[in-house]
Amino acid sequence: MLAYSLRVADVFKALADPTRRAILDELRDRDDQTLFELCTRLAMRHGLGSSRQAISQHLDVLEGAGLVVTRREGRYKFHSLDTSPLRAIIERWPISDGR
Amino acid sequence: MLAYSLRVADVFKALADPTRRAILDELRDRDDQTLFELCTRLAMRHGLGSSRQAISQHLDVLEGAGLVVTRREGRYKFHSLDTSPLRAIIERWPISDGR
DNA sequence: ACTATAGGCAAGCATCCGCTTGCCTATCAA
DNA sequence: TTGATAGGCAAGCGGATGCTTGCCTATAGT
Repeated sequence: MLAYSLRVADVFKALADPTRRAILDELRDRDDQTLFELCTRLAMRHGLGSSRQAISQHLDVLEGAGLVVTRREGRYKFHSLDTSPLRAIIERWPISDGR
Repeated sequence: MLAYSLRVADVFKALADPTRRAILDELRDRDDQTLFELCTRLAMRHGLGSSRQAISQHLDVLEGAGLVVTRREGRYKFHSLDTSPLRAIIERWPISDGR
């Protein structure tokens, strides 16, 4: 319960940065990407010029929030999107219908 | 379109702060609260010891993000919750069902 | 008119955060 | 074994941010 609450704060903090949101967009369009894949595709399709280290740190934050899950394979580390932590948001403040 | 994108960034930034999330919780439980009402109720029910000015600044951020709407009446300013900006979140990253 | 209440404005400060920089480890190919 | 590739660790810097402090405006009550 407490750990869950801490996790919730991490989710909101993770979503607060535009580069991290672009990473989530990129992973939504293509799953199982490595760090370098993400770097190049973010530069190509999202106009981001962030360095490898910057993206790596962002991925750490996203993974800590549970929004990104990873899978090791040799020297590669594949990253995928997990949107389930977002459920807490809409359950916390139910979205008023209409308008 | 551009203004909309800027608004989205404001929503995420607004949600990043725990005090602002507590304000949203409070407004979800009781609508049409004044600044002083919020201050006292946040202290009572959420254990927050923030000053009036701090809460006022948080309300400005929330209003700028469209998450809080206000209504003037004499020297009172009533604050209410508007969850509709949250819709953009779940539309952007559809929540995977199950587990 | 005077006082109290509800709220606003703006400067200063301490902390946090994203990014860079430099170096290191691990896996694979030649 | 040597070199190249994929990724990790950690210190430092500059800008953003939450909060305080002090003062100001406006509305309501007596």
